[in-house]
Amino acid sequence: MRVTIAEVARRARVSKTTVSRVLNNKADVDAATAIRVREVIAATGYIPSAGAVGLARGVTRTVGMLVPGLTWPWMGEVLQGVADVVEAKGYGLLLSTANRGAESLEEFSRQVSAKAFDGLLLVEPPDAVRHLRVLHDSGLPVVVIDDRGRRPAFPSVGTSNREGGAAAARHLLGTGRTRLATVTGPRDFGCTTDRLTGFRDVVREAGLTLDPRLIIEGDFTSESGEAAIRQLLDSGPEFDAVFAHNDLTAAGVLAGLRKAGRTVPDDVAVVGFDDIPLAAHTQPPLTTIRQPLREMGETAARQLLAQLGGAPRPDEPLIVPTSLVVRESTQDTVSAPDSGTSREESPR
Amino acid sequence: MRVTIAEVARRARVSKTTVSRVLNNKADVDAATAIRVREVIAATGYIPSAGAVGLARGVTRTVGMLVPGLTWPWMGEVLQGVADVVEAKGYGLLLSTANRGAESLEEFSRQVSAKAFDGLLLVEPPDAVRHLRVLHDSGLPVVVIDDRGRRPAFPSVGTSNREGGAAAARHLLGTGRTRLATVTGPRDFGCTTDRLTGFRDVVREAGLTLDPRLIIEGDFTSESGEAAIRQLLDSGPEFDAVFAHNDLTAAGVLAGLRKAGRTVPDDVAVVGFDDIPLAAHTQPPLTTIRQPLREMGETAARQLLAQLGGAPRPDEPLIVPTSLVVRESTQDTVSAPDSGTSREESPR
DNA sequence: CTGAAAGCGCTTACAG
DNA sequence: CTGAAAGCGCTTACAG
Repeated sequence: MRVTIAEVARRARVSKTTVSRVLNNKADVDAATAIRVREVIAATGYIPSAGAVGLARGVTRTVGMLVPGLTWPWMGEVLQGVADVVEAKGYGLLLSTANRGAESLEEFSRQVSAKAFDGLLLVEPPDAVRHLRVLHDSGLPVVVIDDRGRRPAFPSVGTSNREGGAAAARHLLGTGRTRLATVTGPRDFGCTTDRLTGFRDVVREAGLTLDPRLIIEGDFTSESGEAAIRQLLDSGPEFDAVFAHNDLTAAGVLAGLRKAGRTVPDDVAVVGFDDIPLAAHTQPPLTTIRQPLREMGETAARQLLAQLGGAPRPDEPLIVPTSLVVRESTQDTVSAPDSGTSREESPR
Repeated sequence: MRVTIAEVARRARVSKTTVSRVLNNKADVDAATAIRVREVIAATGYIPSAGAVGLARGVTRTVGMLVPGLTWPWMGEVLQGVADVVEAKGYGLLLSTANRGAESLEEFSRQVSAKAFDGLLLVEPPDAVRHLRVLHDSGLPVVVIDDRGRRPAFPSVGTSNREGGAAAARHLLGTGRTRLATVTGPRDFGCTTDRLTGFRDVVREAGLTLDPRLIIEGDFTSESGEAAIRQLLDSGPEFDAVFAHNDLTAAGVLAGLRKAGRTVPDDVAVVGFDDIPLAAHTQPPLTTIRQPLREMGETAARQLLAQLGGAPRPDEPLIVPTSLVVRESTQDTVSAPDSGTSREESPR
């Protein structure tokens, strides 16, 4: 049925060894022989069996990718970035989900042990820490795409969370706001700390202080954003701007302000983080700190493939910078450029 | 380094054959022997090499999935549905993208020929028709997840586009609207035809007619929605409701109406299609026809695995029904239930 | 420049 | 109940 290397060898009247040689572009093959073999390959449409090649060579030319879930609004961009470079290099992408908790991690560990792939991309390791040891011990090359900004034991790629927070503050101060509120992500996330630190530093440099009563902990859901606004409006001090640590939260902030009769950006300016598709469609459209998700995916994949090629592991996280995307939630339409959206790169 | 079946056999003082037998739970193994082998397996942490098993058995326990792109707002749900059932059955998921056009399709065809997976899930085959022949000829089991509603040559799963359109019309008529406008998807998409047909049928049954001047062709982008509204407002007849063929278009419709000073839902009611995450965050939140993306992914994966298990191919497309999700874009908040969102299954 | 043979790590008749 | 041997489809020393 399926044409094998043996069949090609037979038809070309050479040995399998020779076919293998032309397949892999080794030198030391007579030109005429090579041509003959290639003709047979073309005529039969022969493609080497990935499994057999893998077994013989000890590699699979496949990279695994473990993600906490596929329905997160920013996952698509990361995946696309990864897929682009992985495919360009002729590698396969084996995707796994960790959304059934321990069970899926165990299942996944089996795949690792079964040597189903050569290297691994990890997105935001949930509580996989224990399982990660197995990976490390097995010598599997790993790169983590770390939304949380922690510094893990593996090579990682992240974004400039701190600088992103700083850019949000600079922008808000630049539009004349002075009483800045923040709805953070979960406290124990590294990215929350970083975004808050960058934000606070800029505010301080401007000679202002961040009122602690205006810093509310959220959980990255829009509900937490809306709840934060209710709380602030009920019992907090006045504020004229809100920095939400992600766009979903910012959407909740917008909803909360609207229900309370505050207008955006006139009464309150709002800045989000991420720049998910939603951000352009909120009312008003959301100014946000763009997280370069696709580039992060690309960078991680490139780094992993480099390691597979023998490159050394970097000992510092790879940082892909954020950028500020200005929309109407922080400034009036009339003062904005014709497109209604402008984008400026973060310094450095 | 890596522990192999030979090593396990040696330690358990049996042949590789016997180890293989207990691995695969064959009968005819002495109980005591089996226990001994299992102990060695547990002690060594032995996991059979996926590649070797695949080569010997001729199957990979991996399914391929080819998608047009990963950044579409609804792709995550489909992927998650697929991943859930595929992983539960112990299969791997090899993901490929077709967003580099012919090049990626060729690369993909190689994977097919290389027998890198046992079966294939296809999302919305772009213009892969020609390449599909290769798949068919190779006897590879294929299931297509067909957003376009065409009836392809392969087993497929789709949604009830026609009934979805009908539900939109029923809902709009039920809220007292009579001059219904539509912004469709591209004309040559099967789903566009189906959604329009279902919509029109209900309108006719109600004794009304669909004014052809109120049917604008869009292209599933929010820009096309906004442009359609401009056109309608400029030169079209009056209307009090808009059915957009997807949520992105509906978001554009909302923006267009807002800019023109029309209020939603008071002046105009708006219904979308899909129920992507965005839909709950537009202003006002969008009533929409929910497409059961996750269930579609699950259904497709289940069907494919069934075929791998020898089940016959269904000759009719598998249909997962839409449902109506009512939010504020078609009715006043005050008349809505406390949640602000209600959902009703489509009849049948 | 070329080929026979061993090996990658399993499974599966076949024989006992 | 168990094992030796062949086979899956390649690659890679090794020898010529």
